[in-house]
Amino acid sequence: MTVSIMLVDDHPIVRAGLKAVFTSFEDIEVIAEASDGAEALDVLQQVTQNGTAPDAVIMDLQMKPMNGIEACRAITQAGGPPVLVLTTFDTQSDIVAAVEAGALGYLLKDAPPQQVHDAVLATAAGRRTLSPHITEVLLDRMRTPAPDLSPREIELLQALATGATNKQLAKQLFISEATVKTHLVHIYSKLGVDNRTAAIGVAREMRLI
Amino acid sequence: MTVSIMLVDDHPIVRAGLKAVFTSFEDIEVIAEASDGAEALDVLQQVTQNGTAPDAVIMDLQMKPMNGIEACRAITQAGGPPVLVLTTFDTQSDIVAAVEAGALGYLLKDAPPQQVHDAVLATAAGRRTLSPHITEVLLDRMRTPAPDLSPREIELLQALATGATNKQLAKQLFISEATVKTHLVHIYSKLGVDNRTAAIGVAREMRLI
DNA sequence: TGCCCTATCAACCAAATGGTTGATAAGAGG
DNA sequence: CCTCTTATCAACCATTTGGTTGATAGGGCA
Repeated sequence: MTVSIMLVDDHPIVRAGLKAVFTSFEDIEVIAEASDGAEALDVLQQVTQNGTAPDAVIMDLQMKPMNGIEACRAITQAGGPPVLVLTTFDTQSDIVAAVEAGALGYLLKDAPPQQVHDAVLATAAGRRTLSPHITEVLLDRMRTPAPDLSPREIELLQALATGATNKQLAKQLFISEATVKTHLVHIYSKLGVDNRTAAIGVAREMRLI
Repeated sequence: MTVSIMLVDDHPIVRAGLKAVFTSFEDIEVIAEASDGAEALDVLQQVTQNGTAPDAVIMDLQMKPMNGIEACRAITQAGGPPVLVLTTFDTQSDIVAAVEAGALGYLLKDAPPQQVHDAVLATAAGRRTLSPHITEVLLDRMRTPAPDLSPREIELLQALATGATNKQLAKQLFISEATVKTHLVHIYSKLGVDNRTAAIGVAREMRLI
């Protein structure tokens, strides 16, 4: 019995690569494709109405106009097939966002074909698959407590990233310089850094801004 | 007559995809593969000694331990086959670095198969190929009064973006704090800003880092 | 040869930033 | 009711950063 899947990736080359890999294994069949999240939802609805819904969806993250996270959330909430995220990005925020959006598995694109094959079968069967590296990142996150910045702190961080001085931040946010400094101290301690530049770097990496 | 090429990419899936694409066109044949720059140089030397040197090399950039830029430079300087860079990254610094390293063409991985095919033939024939988007980025760079930072200044900027203090920058770059400050002042004036945070913002926007 | 650019370092001063303590007030939650 | 979080502000001090001036040295170019 073969497993039928749908590919969602904005790179034709990657889609061709996955198809080539699956063809060589012979127990996985690609029955649908899409090049972004919105198209994925359309196509999925069509094939589902035809009675040929895929057993799993392989989803990239970085796509325009609708990215993989949003598409994954939509599919999962609609009770669609299980989603295996296959991407190049391994930042904490990407991984966590994908898991929270309901992704069943998360694999990196540098994975060897055999591993991709196994992960697809696992996903179709409803089993979770996280590559070792991904698992490590998730454990790291649990070890270190969540960033959990307040809305006001995020606002300040956004303005901070534009290169504003404390005085300018005070004006922009209609507060005193003293308050700006207080917020900054809180942000630093929450992000585990000790200056504004590092804060921006960490915030960017965590996709907080 | 078929064109013979070598693939250098750390993702097995992408290599499979490229092979699948070229198989369908039938006038391009993949005769060698490597998964990073160092391996690429090894393999290239082997096949060249066998008298079966490829007509072109397709090279990814982000690879460990030796990246595509260094490999490209080595191949070009040794009078090897022409290199077509095929990558996901479109920052000014990547593009300029690749061109300076002697790459004949620069294509993004989201290019349609036909475009990849044409670019490979062009590269093998010694013609330059830049995808429209890449050309635009290069023109942008020429249009805007060239930030024109020195290599050392770029290096410093990269380290700066991680949130390092002047003292840490000095250690990382093996120079004194005084020198760090001198570089920073130059960077600020070239980018038209007056503090490190703004410098990073502008540099990011200009895709210098 | 002389000039400019890059890269390096030093000393000095003013301004910005970071760190601390302490305070007020509103709202959420046990 | 009490506590915690968030948001606001003040004063103080140490450290960092920014700005300036000046100096040395090598490479490239006219």
